[in-house]
Amino acid sequence: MTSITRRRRSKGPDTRAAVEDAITDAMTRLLTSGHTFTSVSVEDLAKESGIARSTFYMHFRDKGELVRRLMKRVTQELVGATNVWFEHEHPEQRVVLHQALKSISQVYIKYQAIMLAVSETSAYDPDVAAMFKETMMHLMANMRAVLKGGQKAGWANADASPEVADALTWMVERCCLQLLTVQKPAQRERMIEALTHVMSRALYA
Amino acid sequence: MTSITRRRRSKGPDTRAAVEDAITDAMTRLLTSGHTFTSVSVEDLAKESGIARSTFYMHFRDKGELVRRLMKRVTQELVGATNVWFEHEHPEQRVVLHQALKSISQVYIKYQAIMLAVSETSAYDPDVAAMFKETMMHLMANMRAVLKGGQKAGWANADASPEVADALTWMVERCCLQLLTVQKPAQRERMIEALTHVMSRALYA
DNA sequence: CAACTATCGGACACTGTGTCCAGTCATAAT
DNA sequence: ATTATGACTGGACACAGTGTCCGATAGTTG
Repeated sequence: MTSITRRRRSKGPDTRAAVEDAITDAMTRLLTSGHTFTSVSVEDLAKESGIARSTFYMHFRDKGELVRRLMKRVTQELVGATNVWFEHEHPEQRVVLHQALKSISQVYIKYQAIMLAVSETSAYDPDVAAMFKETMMHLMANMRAVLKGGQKAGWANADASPEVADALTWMVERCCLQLLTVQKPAQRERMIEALTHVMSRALYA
Repeated sequence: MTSITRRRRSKGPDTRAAVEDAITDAMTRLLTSGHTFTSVSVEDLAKESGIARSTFYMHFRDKGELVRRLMKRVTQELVGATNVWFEHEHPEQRVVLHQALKSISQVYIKYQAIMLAVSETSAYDPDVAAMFKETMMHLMANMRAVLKGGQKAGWANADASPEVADALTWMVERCCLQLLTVQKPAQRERMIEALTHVMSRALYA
C-alpha cells in the first residue's frame, strides 16, 4: 500500500505530505491566534492554507479527522512524558514524580492549541471522543501498574485501590488543561507542585 | 418586574412556565434516551415538546440558554451537596467527607442528562463555559477555605497549598462525570471511596 | 363582544457541510 | 517532444440547521 501511495506521480517530491502539513500548520496557526476549533470553518482553513476548499476533503474526511491526526502526533509524545515516571527505576522518589509531571505539563504547553482542540472536539465528536478515551485508558492502565508494582515493592500505600490510580490520572489531565489558561510560570510551577503533593500523598506509604 | 411578567394575560394560569417546563422536560427526555445535546436540533426539540419551532425562540434565545437554565437548577443542589462537607462542624472526619462525596455523586446521577449536556456544551459555547467556570471557581474557593480553616485548626496538612484544593476540586468534578458511564453501584462506590482516599490523604495531617 | 397576546406555521436569508465534476497544469513515462 | 497521469481548482449542488419575521388563529380576559 505504502509504495503505491508514495509513487509520486505528478507534482513535487512529496506533495501529499506537503499539503497536509500546510493544512495542519494553518489550523495550528488559527487556533494559536485565538480562534476556537469549532469556529474555524473548512473555508477559513482552506483560505489560511492557501488551497481550495474541495482539496481539504481530498486529505481529510472532515474536521474531526484533522483533529484525530493532530492528536496522534501528540499522544506519542505525551505517553513518552508519562514514561519518565512509569518506567523509572525509582518511581518512589518524589523528585522523579515531580519531574514527570513537569514533562507532561510541558507537552500540554507545547501543543496547547491541539490539546484544547481535542478536549473541545471530544465533547461532541464520537470518534475523537473514542480516541481520547483510549489514550486515557492507556494512561490509567499504566498508573494502575505502577501502583500495583509499588505495593509489591512496599513503597506504595496498600490502601490505594486501582480506582485511586484512575482518579489521579483524571486529575492530572484536567489540571494540565487548566494550566494552559495560566500565564505566569510561577503559578504553573505551583500547580505542578500541587499535583505532586496530591499524588505522592495518595500513593506513597 | 415579576408581577408584570406574571400578569397572565391570555391562556392558562401559568402558560409561560408550563411551556418552558414542556421544553426542558422534552430535552431531558431526549438526552436520557441516548441523544447527544448537539445532535438534538431545535426542530427535534419542538416536535418532542409539542410546540412550534418558532415558539422555542420566544422562550430561549438559543439552545445555549436552555442549557444555562437547566444548569442553574442543578448548581444550587450541587452546591448544597458540597456544603455537607464545607459547612460541617467536623470536616476532619473521614466519614463526613465520604458522605459529602456520595451526596455530590448523587446529584450528578440524578441530573446526569443535564451534567453531560453542560460538559458537552461548555466545550464550545462561551456563555455556558463562563457559567461552568463560575461554578467551579465557587467550589474551589470553598475548598480552599476549608483547607485554610483546617490548617488553622490543626487537622489539615500544613504543606497543602491552595492549588491542592483546586486540583482536588477538578478531580472530583471529572470523576463524578466518569461515574455516570459506570452502571454497577459497587463500582461507583469504589470510585467514591477512591476519591475519599485521595482527598483525605492530601488534606489531613 | 372586543381587545389582547401567545402560539402557530411557513417563508426567508444565512452559514456551513460534504459531494461532484469539468477544466487546468506540472510532472513522469515514452 | 509528446502524451498520459492525477492532484488540484473553483464553482455548483443538495442538504441541514439557525435565527428572524409576520400574517393567521384561537383562547383569555375585561
